[in-house]
Amino acid sequence: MTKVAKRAPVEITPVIEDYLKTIYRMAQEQSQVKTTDVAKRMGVKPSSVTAMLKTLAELKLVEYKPYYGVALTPLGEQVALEVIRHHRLIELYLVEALGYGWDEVHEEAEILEHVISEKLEARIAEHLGDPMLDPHGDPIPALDGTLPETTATSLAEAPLRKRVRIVRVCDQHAERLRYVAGLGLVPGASVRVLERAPFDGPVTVRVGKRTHALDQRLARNILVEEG
Amino acid sequence: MTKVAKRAPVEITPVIEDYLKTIYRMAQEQSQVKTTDVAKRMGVKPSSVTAMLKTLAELKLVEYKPYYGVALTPLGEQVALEVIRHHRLIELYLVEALGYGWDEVHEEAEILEHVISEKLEARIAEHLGDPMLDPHGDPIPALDGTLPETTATSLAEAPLRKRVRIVRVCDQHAERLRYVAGLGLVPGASVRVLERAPFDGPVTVRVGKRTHALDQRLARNILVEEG
DNA sequence: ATGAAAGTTTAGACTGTCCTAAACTTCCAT
DNA sequence: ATGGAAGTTTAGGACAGTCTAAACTTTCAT
Repeated sequence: MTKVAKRAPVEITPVIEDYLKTIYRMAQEQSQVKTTDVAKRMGVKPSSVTAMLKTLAELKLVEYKPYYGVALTPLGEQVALEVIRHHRLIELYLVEALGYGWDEVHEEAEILEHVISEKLEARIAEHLGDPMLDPHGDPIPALDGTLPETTATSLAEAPLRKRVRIVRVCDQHAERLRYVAGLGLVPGASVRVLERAPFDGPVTVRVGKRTHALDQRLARNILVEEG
Repeated sequence: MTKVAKRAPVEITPVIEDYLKTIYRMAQEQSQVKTTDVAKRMGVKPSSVTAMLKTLAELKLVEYKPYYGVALTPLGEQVALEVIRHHRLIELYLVEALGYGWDEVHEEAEILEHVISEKLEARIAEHLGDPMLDPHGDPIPALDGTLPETTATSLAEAPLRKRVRIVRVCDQHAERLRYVAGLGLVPGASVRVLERAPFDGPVTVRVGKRTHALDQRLARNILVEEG
């Protein structure tokens, strides 16, 4: 009787999904994704990240070079985008169907994204009419993993004095979201950048009849388009 | 500076919730809940159950007497009822808001019940108008842990030839649910028991213009009331 | 009332994810 | 070019939840 090599069933756990999501997002912001960066974002120790990166590499979800950094494989990217699709669909659903505020949805989506079935995902997408954007203006990956194009610049770069339209607010922090919403800075709002202080100083914007000074780091996360 | 005794954070995990739910349901059907019974229902080995019962006892969620059996404490029962409330609210929500069939909701609810926040639970209940019954007619525990009274008997005991109304179908098996729905045996339907074969034999029921013979074990799970 | 069968618990091991502490590698300023 | 700081990996351990195998307890039929 030949001994059959027992194939490890190797599941993609919620934790793995979170790592992939984090790596995906960081890869968009920086060229190299390092162990410590991931550790900071995930709220775990670097040694835990190293261990997980080895696991992910074995699963062919990432390319991992010790001491250099990590990058998603196409497979890893696909998984990351599926999770992000879940997350953003859920956020939008909670707002549209259950009366959540845009500042309340992130935590809930962070958990649900890992556990909804394909069927529930499909029903939610259908109920929402296959939307392209979540409540923050973040694009929702399509089923095939493609992301809608975005040609937006941020308030930190937008041309001065020109009327622009907010298309996206990249932030997950509930209080900060409530703050910027309080200033009228929500997707769809029309604004003008009046002034930008030097040395990465505050950005002054006009919203309706009010003027507000925004920290540069915040301004960088508010994306606008012409119009 | 006084040293504060580090309180074990002892979380109630999804697995713990499943054990409590199982023990709760079994305690309703039998006087004693034994290790092996729990093991069968949960699909784990008896030794795993023993280990978990010890944990649950330490958490004051159950009263556990080795070799005798286990029973929920009031605290354990409260937790079980909260999970059951989640489960049934979710089942109803999926049917009402997202077009699920009553045979499709169980698996999804089985997972979601452990992860929805109090806030989401409240929004769902509100959206449904604080319902008393899920799609199978199972009562939904109230927020305070009280269960609506049920004075139903089953088709296995209902008086012969008398018109009765189905109020509840206690089954989680998707295919069986589709089968009984196909026979017209859904909550609200009006039926008559025509005959009951001896020795726990089949129960013959009249539904509309059709007559069906039901296995006694199935009949026991279809609850009816006068009318 | 006793011994085998059935049921239960204990002992010890494994997996996934995390940790701390120690060792190692890279980077950069001198 | 070199030595310390910063970053990273390795080693070893913890905990939750599972398993198998062995030991123990209860039950029941004779």
